[in-house]
Amino acid sequence: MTNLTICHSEAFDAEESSKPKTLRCTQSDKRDERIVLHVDMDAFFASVEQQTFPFLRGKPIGVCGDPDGRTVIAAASYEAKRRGVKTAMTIPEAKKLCPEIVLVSGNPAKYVDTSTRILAFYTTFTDLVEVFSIDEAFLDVTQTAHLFHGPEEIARSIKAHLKAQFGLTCSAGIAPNKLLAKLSGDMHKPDGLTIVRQSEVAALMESLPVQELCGIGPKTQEKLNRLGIKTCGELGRYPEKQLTGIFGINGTHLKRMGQGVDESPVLPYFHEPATKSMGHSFTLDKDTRDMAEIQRHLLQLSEQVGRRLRRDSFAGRTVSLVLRYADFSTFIKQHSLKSYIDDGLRIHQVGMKLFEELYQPPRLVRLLGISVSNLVRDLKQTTAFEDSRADSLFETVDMVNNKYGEFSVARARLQERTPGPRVISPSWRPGAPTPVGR
DNA sequence: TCTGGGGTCCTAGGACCC
DNA sequence: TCTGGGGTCCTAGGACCC
Repeated sequence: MTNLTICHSEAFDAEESSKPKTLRCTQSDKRDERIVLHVDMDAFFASVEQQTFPFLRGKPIGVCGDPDGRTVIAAASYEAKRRGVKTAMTIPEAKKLCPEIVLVSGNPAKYVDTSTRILAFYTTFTDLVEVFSIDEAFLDVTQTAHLFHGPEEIARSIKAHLKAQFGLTCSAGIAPNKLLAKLSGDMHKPDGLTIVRQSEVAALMESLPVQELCGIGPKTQEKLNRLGIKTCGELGRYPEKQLTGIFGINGTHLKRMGQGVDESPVLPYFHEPATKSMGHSFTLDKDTRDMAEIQRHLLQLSEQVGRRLRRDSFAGRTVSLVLRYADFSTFIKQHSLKSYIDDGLRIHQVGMKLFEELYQPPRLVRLLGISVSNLVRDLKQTTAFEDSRADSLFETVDMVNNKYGEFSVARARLQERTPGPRVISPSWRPGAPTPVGR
């Protein structure tokens, strides 16, 4: 059971004595005691594939990008995880640990569709559903838990529904805030349900290693360890002044995290902060210094970015170029324009200029990326938008490509474009268009 | 067959303006 | 007759998340 107490409020009854007696949740009256539910799908991409293809069930599988290209494990089934296969692992590494692993090329549209339907189900419990990634969400059920026999019952309903409807399992955490909900959800995987009550927080944090917290990565862990801080208990007691001296304004935040305090609200997906940038990057199948090939990749990336901007009525005025060399050293160069653009060809022009300024021949290029930031929405009618007589052409081309698939109509230079599906980024969010294959 | 892809936020230094 | 000082924008780089 949870610490959720259902009781009569005397004052409430006295005030509304003519109405039927109503059960009230004492917690919803206390502003600082929220009930946040975190749901994390177990091995999401891999589980979806195992559901679609029954012969994959019970087998160690790894979902990845184009197996012919340079790719990594995007998701491993629990059978593979038990052998040590992890997300972001290279294929040779995974095969070394688990020679019989079945590699499956990812199917983004399928994951987006499943995720969207799962999200829709979450909203039957509360409006306050925050999408954290394609397979994770926070639900603030402070005001609605009493309608469903408490948060634990909500979690059980979700688990039962996902199992029955999609054949998927998930891990859920219930806690007074997002930080702790995510932490508790991660504690028992797969198919777990963990509840952390406010009264248990101090004891839980006392011996918890700092790196278990979402937001403390390897670098921050190392810095904290050097200060003699290994556990959240130690972090929570550390003098704030010293933390801010080292981490800036983040120091205050870190101390509070150590104490298990997190006041950040669950932001429903329909109130998400506006998109700040849109971009694509691509690791070449083989390192190159062939300028024609580089130019073609940059054009393809620029066209993809332009199309996404237009699809969501965005335009941007800062173009960034990402260049990774064969030795993995990575450089970014950006340039801001006076006017806003959403045209792949213009993005490409700026990107090429940046590339020429940045590139040190004869180094071999491994990855190229293009992104556009400083975005605004619905700017077509204003003077700040770069005049483009090609607009009606774009509309037509976009329409055809929406109907018949990406690059059905494309510039002649892109006839040789790189084919093959790429696995979806887990950072996908609803509202964002489905990432497209290349 | 070493090391994907898509994002956000923060910092720090320099330019520029009033 | 040494060195003002804020605010904002721009760029590069780094950390973190999934």
